[in-house]
Amino acid sequence: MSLREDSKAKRREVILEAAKELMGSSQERSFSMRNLADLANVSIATPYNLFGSKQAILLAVLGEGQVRFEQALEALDVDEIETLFQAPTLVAASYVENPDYHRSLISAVYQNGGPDTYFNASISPFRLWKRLLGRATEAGLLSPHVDADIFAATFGQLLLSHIVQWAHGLTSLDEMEAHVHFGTSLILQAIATDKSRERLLLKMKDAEKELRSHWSVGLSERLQRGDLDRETRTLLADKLETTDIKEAS
Amino acid sequence: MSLREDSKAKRREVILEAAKELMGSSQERSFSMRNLADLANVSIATPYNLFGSKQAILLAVLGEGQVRFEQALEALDVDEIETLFQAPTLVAASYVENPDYHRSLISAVYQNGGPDTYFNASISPFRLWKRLLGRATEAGLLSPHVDADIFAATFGQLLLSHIVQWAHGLTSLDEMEAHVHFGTSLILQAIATDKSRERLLLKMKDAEKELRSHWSVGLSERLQRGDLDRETRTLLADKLETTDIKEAS
DNA sequence: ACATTTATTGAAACGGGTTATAATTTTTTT
DNA sequence: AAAAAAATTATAACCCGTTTCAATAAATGT
Repeated sequence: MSLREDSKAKRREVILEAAKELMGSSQERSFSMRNLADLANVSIATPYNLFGSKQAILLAVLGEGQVRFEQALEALDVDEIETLFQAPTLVAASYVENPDYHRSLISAVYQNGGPDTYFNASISPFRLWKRLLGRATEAGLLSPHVDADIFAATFGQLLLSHIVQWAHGLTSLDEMEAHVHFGTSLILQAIATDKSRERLLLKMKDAEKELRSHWSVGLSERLQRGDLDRETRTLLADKLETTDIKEAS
Repeated sequence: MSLREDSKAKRREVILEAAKELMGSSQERSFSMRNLADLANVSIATPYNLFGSKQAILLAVLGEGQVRFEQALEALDVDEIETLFQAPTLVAASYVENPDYHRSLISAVYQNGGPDTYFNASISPFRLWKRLLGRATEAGLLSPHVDADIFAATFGQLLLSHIVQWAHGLTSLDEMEAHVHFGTSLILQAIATDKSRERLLLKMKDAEKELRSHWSVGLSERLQRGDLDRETRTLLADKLETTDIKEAS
């Protein structure tokens, strides 16, 4: 490796480190390109030379996490179906340590990201899902009568969309996990075999119970926060009415 | 209604009209707050006084479309299951007339939107899904052994996430529709009755066929656009390899 | 060593969302 | 009709991501 590329790689790393630090301490200094350049002791132009854009930097940070996530998921000592259900659990577990960091990371990626940002973030895990689903099929836990690519894409989309929803502040990590579990058990039931059908039904019931316990709580919290307009409050009240809990009769 | 509130409402409408016009002709003038103020013949400060932010304006425009969508969906003369499948079809049909307009609308809402933006956009249709799913259950087409609220939320999330994906430029409207159909048929199969099981399986197969026809096409288009980095191209090549079409042996 | 290519720097600028402020207009109150 | 309250205006400013550009530094080739 030439000296030139070497120093470039070093600079890249310095910038990524600064980016992570800047996202971690989310309060004091905002994660702006100027702050990033300051913290990394480089000119504002350098990050653009080395990465091209802010989203590219965020995507690089996100990518590191994805690699760790995939390794952790593959290292699990559980059966093929359980591995699929562990995906959101692992995500939640890794986010819970430093929620602000991950929230601002994902949020920024999906706020500043163009088409390719979204694309990059969804294509990378795709191969993982396909592999895991393939193994579950080989193990006789899933029926092969469905297109593997398309099913894997559906699964990935399910997980991703709920992660984004969490990052946007709509759900807690527990809810995110339960939502993905619920959705996963639903779609897997469509291709379940006799060996797995009952388990999946149980998984669904568990997720349902968990979600039900969060349901009215999350809504009334929002109602009380008061930063919503009148129209939204009306909608929310309606939504609450449909739940088991009736606070005022 | 006082004269003051009346003129405020009038101004609000003028601004919304200008916003729609500005989004329609997406080329010449960009949809900036300054352009919007110019076109509406108001000061730059006025939209902020009346709406608070750009996202609020976009959300208001989006809301009008949602109302029209819900009315159109309710007016359909098809059975309860088919109504659910018509949802993405109606969305696609209404977007196809003016894709740029809707794309920039949705894209902007979900790029500039904070928590409440996302929240507002997803809670409004919720009641509709719950109602439609309830009717399908009453008609004996779906089994009632699942929590209605949670299932409705899952369905809404499915549709929304694929619409956002389209708005971000990842899928065509046809693909969006097929993706939602595929996902819908999957999750409905989990609560299907004897009256609906076969239909849903057919729906799934149709969607699968449609998606399969788009699969490699969309990917190779992206490969040839060339605005992707090397890493992404490698991922894409891998993804292509798994499909039926092998261009170079 | 010298010349050439390449990367980094600093600074200014662009368009964008948003906010603040003071002046002005409009509506309501009396 | 005059006084008080409220909304709109014009304007400047702030921070943001990004680009541009000449100047400078560093690494490479010969």
